[in-house]
Amino acid sequence: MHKKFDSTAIEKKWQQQWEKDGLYNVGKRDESKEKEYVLVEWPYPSGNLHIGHWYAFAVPDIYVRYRRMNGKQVIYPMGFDAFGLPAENAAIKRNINPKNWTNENIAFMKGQLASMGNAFSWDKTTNSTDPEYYKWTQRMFTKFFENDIAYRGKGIVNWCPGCNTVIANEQVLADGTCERSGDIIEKKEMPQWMLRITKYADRLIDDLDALDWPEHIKEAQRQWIGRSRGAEIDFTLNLGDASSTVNRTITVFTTRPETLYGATYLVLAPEHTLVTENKGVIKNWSEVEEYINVSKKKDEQDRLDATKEKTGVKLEGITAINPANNEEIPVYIADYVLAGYGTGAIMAVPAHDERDYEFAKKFNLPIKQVVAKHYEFETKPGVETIDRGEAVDLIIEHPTDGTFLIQREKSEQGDQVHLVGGGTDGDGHHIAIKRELLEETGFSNYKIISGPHFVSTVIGYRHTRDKNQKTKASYYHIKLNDLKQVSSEIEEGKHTIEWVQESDVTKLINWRAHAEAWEHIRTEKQYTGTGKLIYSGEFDGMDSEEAKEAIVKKVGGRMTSTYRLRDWSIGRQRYWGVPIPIVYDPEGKAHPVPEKHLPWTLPEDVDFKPTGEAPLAKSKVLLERTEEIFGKGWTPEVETMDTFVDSSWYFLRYVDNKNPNSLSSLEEQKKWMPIDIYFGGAEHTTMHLLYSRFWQKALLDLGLVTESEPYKRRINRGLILGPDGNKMSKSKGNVIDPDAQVKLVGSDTVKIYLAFMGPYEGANYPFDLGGIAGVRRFLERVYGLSDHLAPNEPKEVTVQLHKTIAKVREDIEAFKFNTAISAMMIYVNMAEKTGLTKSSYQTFIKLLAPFAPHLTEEVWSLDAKDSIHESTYPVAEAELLVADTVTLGIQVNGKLRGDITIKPTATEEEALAQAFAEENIIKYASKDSLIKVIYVPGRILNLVVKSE
RNA sequence: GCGCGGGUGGCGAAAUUGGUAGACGCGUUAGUCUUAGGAACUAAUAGAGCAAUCUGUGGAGGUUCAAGUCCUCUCCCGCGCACCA
Repeated sequence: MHKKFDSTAIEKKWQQQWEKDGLYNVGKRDESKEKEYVLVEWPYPSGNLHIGHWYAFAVPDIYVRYRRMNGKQVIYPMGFDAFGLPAENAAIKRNINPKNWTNENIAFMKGQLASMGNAFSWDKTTNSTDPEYYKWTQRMFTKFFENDIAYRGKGIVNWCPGCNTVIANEQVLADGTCERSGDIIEKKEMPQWMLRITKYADRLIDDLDALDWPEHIKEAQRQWIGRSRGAEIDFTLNLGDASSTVNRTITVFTTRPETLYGATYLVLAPEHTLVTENKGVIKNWSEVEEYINVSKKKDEQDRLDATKEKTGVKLEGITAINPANNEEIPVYIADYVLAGYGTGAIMAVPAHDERDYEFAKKFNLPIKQVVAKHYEFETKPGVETIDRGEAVDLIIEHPTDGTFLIQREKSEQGDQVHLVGGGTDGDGHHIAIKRELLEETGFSNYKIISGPHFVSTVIGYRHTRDKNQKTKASYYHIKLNDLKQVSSEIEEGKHTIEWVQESDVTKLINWRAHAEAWEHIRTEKQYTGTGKLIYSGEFDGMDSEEAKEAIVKKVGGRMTSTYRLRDWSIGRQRYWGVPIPIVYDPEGKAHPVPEKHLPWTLPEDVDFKPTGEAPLAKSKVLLERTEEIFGKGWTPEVETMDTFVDSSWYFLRYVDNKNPNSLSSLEEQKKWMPIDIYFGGAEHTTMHLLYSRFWQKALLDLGLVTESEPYKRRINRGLILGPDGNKMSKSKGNVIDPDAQVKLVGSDTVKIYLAFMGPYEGANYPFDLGGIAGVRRFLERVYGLSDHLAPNEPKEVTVQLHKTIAKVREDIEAFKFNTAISAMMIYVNMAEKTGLTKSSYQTFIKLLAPFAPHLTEEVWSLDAKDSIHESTYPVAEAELLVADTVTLGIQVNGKLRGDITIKPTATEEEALAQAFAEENIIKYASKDSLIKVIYVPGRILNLVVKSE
């Protein structure tokens, strides 16, 4: 019997040995090898490594070791993202300095990380709280300040009452709560340190295309940045007689400038500066002021609720001129227009926008349709023109009894609808059209419906104006048998329409577009699609896409883009972070702290209990230092930086972590960057991953980096859930402690188990205690295989080994560690039964080495002096992969009826002959009844026979 | 509402990309052995049926000799965005 597999002793022994040998230190770049930069997100040193850290670090380590054994020089660094609130809060609780707490945790976590046995490049480590690190964080900030990437902005910020600090937009969750504390975010107006990430919005979107990232992550970033292409259009304001000479303009942003003729009012965000600026002109100021105050008080969640009813107030005394048609239109303020997006003002086109429509309904504002859905009509010559001298929008005609015309007419009271002509059906009812269709087209409110059994005709129309501005209308009739059916065909653009009447066509709008024109008035819908312009002066008949630029040009607007993304607010009113290296002169002007005074260290004479005021404001040390260096009356900035700043460049420092002269030299970056694979969690998609891409681009513009994108490839892992399938949490009592598991079954087992649960990308998996025992059993059998060594082994076992090698290689490269492990289990099950040679055993051990580094090193060491991890990964022998025989499935009429063992190269005749030797096949098929034979060598033989 | 992913045994999941559905592991059942353990080993394990066989990859259609895989419609679940003009 072999000796017991004592994982604890083996793992400890090799971890110490590896550390002693510095086995995984990368040292200098070895140009004889290809480099590979594998990055995992550096952890926050919370003081306890959880199973998620294992999943994040130990599973990628399989890949790292695999690549090392394939001759790559792999850098796999690890460091600590150690600034931030948890340390500060813990320190407050214990009444100690966060620095001590953090350093103790780092020391403890280094021990825990060592127990993983990962091939970390510890010689390249960093720590964001190290002054030698944050000196460079500060240097980059001052560079950004000098280049107008960092600025002191004013505006509305997200205030987290739980964290007592401002947070960035990305750090507010969809439900309006703080991603860290869960508190509801409040809006506050205060000056803020910002980074101009919006300036990079286009590059952040456009450069995504070239990245080898999962499409859903790229899409999430695109959506987060939220680029909208549209136009800015200026409206002239009419501020009344008193100030008629000081007319001002207001700029709106719209993605649909082609609907300008349909803009029947303007809406400004309540916060819009123009409102207060024109206080004197606004006749109902008290009402307006009241509305502004109420909307200020509404919290974010309330305001985001799209389902609630629209509110707003008209600005009495102010009107605007629609630059397209010079119509005078009213101006409103309403909180459905956001101050922070676009220009904070919109032109409202109720006929073509849902929100504007709702608002218009509520405030009784005119709704003007200017875009109609368009269908191509085929015309026939020689059809007579009916001229009624008026515009007729829709005709509904009974096939036998006559025609109904429905006409829209402008009048003092607004648009009116008339029934112009008509006929009756056999029962004397007015119009014959299917009830469903009438409902569909919005005419159901007319009392013109007879029975539901009729079939009718639908007509297109056109109208033109003659020299005397009299409208000429022409009607087009379509004979249809089944309206319902045809109407859907029209929608798909398939239907050819037979004209029975025709005239000189200058504009053609189909019935359905006009049905919709009325529908939006009569029902609760409006048309938000594209089509042809109508009631738009010289642009009538123009395609809406084409009309965008044409109309913008006419009114002197500008095509532009606007973004959902906001500038990154990085100032934090907390203690444990990088001090913002800014000082203010006696006039209050901001100056960067010169490089020679960096690191601008974090003072320790501070009561850092959060009060909402920055703790550094109370530091005498900081103030004295400032005055000493810069002079009396100078004051320091007292805010610290968002910790996402620290993690925006850590990967650059890794590759040149001891450089005292540069954040990371271009030489070292050229050697190691970009990151070939970045493994991480989904939660960083629109935070860290976006920030660091921006940071990289900002540095690129300053000549400080070599790459425009830091991460070539991104792999997002899932979550490890508790055994009950829920997210692990102390309150649910379903937390798995990795240290305890390691003690019980060993680090190799925990690692393989995590890799075995499913593909690494994407999914979440529950931790199954039974499952991990199964993996331990597997490793024990591997260890015990030494009892099955034999001088010779059956060829099939050798073949299996090489198949396994090929499979494992393929799977590791696809991050499907689960099937790689499964393949190795199959091999072990087989070899255990048949026995194997020592050489095969050693090959297998190498194959397993990235997965079970300790166990394999132990087995290897019995015969070798060098580490197994410095050996070469097995390569499958191609000739062994070609099978002598295969099992071929035999189907009869597509149903499996048996299988035969045959050469993969067998001919169809050979396969058939052997198939018909099978009893079960003869039962279902005979040579006489064969109609067709499908033979895919090595795959399938399908016999198609006459059915009885 | 818009945009991405997904639905396969009791569970985690496989399936050579159109070719024998459920590999591997867990769990379960029966048995063997023992120093009675968080054992190990042997066998079975999609469902129904004594069986031959039939049915089965969310549902309904379709294409094909052949569909988990392709097409059309539909239901459900997860994630991101959402009064963004």
